[in-house]
Amino acid sequence: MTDRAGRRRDSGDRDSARREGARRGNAHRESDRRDLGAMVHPVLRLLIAVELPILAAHEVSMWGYSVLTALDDGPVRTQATLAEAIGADKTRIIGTLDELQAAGLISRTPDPNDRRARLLEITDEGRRVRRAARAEIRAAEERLLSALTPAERTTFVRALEKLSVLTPDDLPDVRDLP
Amino acid sequence: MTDRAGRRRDSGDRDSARREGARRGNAHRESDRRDLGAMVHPVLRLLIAVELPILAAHEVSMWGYSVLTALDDGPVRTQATLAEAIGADKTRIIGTLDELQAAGLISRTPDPNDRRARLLEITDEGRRVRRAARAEIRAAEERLLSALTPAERTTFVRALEKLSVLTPDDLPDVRDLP
DNA sequence: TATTGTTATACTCTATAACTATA
DNA sequence: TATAGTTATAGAGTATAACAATA
Repeated sequence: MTDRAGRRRDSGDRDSARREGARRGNAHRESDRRDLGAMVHPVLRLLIAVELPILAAHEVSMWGYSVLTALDDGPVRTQATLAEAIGADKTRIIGTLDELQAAGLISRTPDPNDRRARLLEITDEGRRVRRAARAEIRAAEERLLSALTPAERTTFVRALEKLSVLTPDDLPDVRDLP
Repeated sequence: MTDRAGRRRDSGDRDSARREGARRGNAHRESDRRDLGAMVHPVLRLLIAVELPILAAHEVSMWGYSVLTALDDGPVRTQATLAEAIGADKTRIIGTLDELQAAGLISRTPDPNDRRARLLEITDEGRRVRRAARAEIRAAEERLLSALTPAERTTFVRALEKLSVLTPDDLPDVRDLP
């Protein structure tokens, strides 16, 4: 807190220099980057903005599409399992499952062995809708990824795959970092 | 729509092969990846889970931290400008600004030339809080990024910087893609 | 009349707990 | 009693429109 005015002016100059560098497209130290959250959040918002109209055209919600995607990998025996697989809550996906079932995109049959559980399966029509939607979503994603060089794109997707499967438990302690 | 059963079985086999390949850590075609949204969403959720406790310890909300970050780059003349800069709405940040001002982290002074506008500035204390919080957030981000190789990490951050500044208007038409 | 900030309202999501039906 | 699914309720977050002050 001592020498405040001086330090503040220094920092201001550094920030200005960083902004200038960014504006002119110069290389800059990675520590001058924005926070990851401040970059990931707008990317997700852009993805949602681009993909929601596509899903709407296929008459499925974001969660509905997520369910169809999960079930296209194979049936699931309980709704709670499915919910956890897509990062949702068992109470939250009920409305989604109701809609998907009413639209004939999934089937929900009580397990004969344990009639509390509901065997969840995608229908042929559900598979068709999911894959048609996915094709358009992939095309939309190409529009985003075209901002990257081919090498950047490959590495970006690979890195994203690694990061997306991490849980808080997977993170190392700060003291174990090099 | 013709030959549905046959194609469906083929696709199922391909999906199984992809899951097997992924499980064994084999290289796989990029087209076999999950949707970007399905990967970006969990990453953002993980970032929020890791960073919210840090911000709470410094007694600022996520939007409060976002405001402090924006103002640490320089003062802003109107609240609407600030709101747009952080991707929010002018009505949405009012409560946040009230809190930050009450905590002495920002100042909100009517512009003498146009007394409708409020000149927004970060205070010394606000700068201190913001930078202390950022230091911890950066440390937390290191824990995430340590899942990547140094080369992956550099390219990932660079790609994220590019993608995070895109707006829907920046996206090329599908027909203009190579 | 247009703009800045504010308030009010409704709407969507989400989280939690209570309930039913099966086991 | 424990579990799977469902429903009910309240809370947070957001969007929209209406409003007061100033230009």
